[in-house]
Amino acid sequence: VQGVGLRSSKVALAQSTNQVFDAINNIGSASGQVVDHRTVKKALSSLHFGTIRYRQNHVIACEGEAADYIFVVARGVVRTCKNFERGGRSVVAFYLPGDIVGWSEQNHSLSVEAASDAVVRFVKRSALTSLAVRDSGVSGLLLGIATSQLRRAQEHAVRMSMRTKPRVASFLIDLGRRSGTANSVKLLMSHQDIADHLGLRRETLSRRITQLQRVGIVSRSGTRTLIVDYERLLRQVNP
Amino acid sequence: VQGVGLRSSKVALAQSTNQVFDAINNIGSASGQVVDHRTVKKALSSLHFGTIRYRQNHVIACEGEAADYIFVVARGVVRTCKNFERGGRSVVAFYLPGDIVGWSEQNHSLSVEAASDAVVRFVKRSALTSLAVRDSGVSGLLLGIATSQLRRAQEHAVRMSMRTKPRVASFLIDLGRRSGTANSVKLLMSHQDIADHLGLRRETLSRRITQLQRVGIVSRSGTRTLIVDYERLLRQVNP
DNA sequence: CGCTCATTTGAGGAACTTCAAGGTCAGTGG
DNA sequence: CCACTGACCTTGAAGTTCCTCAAATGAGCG
Repeated sequence: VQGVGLRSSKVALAQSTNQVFDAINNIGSASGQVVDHRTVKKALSSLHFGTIRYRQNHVIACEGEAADYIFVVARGVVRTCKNFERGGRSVVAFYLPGDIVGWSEQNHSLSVEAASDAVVRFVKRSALTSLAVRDSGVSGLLLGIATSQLRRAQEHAVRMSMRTKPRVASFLIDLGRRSGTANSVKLLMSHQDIADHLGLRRETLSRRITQLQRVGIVSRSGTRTLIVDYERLLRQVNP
Repeated sequence: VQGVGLRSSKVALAQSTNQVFDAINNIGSASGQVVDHRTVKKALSSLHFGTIRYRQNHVIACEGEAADYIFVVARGVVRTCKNFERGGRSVVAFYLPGDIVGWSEQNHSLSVEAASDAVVRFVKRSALTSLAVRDSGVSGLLLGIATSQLRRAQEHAVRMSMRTKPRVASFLIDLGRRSGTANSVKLLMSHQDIADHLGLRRETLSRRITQLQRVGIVSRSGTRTLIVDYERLLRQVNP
């Protein structure tokens, strides 16, 4: 199994600190919290970072195990999953580069897995929490992350109450926005992962995309990349 | 319209402070944050509280308006909703006495409404955020709330990917747990609200409850109260 | 090429919704 | 006390959506 034997280096430290800070910057201000950039940056640089590369479908953290670390996605896509006894699976969320995974659970209620080949940096939770007690900037930053992810989870809950057509459309729009490419959406994860995320069968997902293609709202550009008519796609969500 | 003309009193202040503190206590510690009770209690007591009574279905805060206040449910049930153009509606979450509503959005992305007759206390957001910057205990407390609600939202997302039978069962279990009554669940909100929360029609909800009744997993005790066989109900969730 | 894995397509059945009535309960006024 | 009303819940029958199962096609790789 990959991911055993955590390394940490000066280089990784510096890069990670910047990345975490940058990633969190928007989020932090979105929460309405005032965040002192310098303070937070300085505080974070005192944390120990490590970096691990994972291959697709490898497990980063198991459901049920103590969550001693939180993760920052550096490259690729990470998913959190709930696995059922009878073989089913629900993908709760996807995390793109810059996103923070695993804050919300002090012992993981979900497994954390690589949805594609991925590079993940990690921070010791205890270091972060003790830092947060002393520094309200760090604390506000964590609050910003949690708030942002809460909003995302609520939006997803709304999405899940839609019919499959608007459900898929809404997902594509969201993925495009998060990737920063509204007009061409690259599916960074397998259909199976997306289907499990949207609570439908991969056949149904495929059919809905094909359907969008037939009416000209999306067209294919190579494997796993869709050129989308953003306006018309948006209209599929609120028909 | 009710809810205009905010009152605040010494009595309400004292009660609210205790209630908020008590409500938050578990949550705060669940986040892994160390929370200094005395500090937080003292900090909260410096906030201005007000209390309003709402009748069922009245709007507490509109979708889109600035969220200058956050709310603490004192009595009854509060719901957050997303309303669609074409008349549809999605109930994102229910909040019971002790729960905090409206932290996550600095301008409400959801409308906040009374799902039953309800009493709501409110806190000025700006007071809370400025307090949080100075006091990491308050900050950790808010983080605890956000974390707890994030977990709840994620659980609900998982629930929404289930079939209707386990979906309803899971909801009943959750409601029972939150009410502190595992073996008798009182439906504190209308079937319509529950159906909109679970993304199904009220007819389907009714049929699923009837179905549970026929096999003896639940039985009715007066209007809106169900006596449940907790173990068997749990088995419906992971069949 | 030959292999494997991911995606697509079709046909049939189950699950859920829709439409249309009927039933229950609390409050209200005769 | 009883009938009346309005809000809410329940039930049945028909229609649609989505799933299941089975098989074909396409993409990546040694």
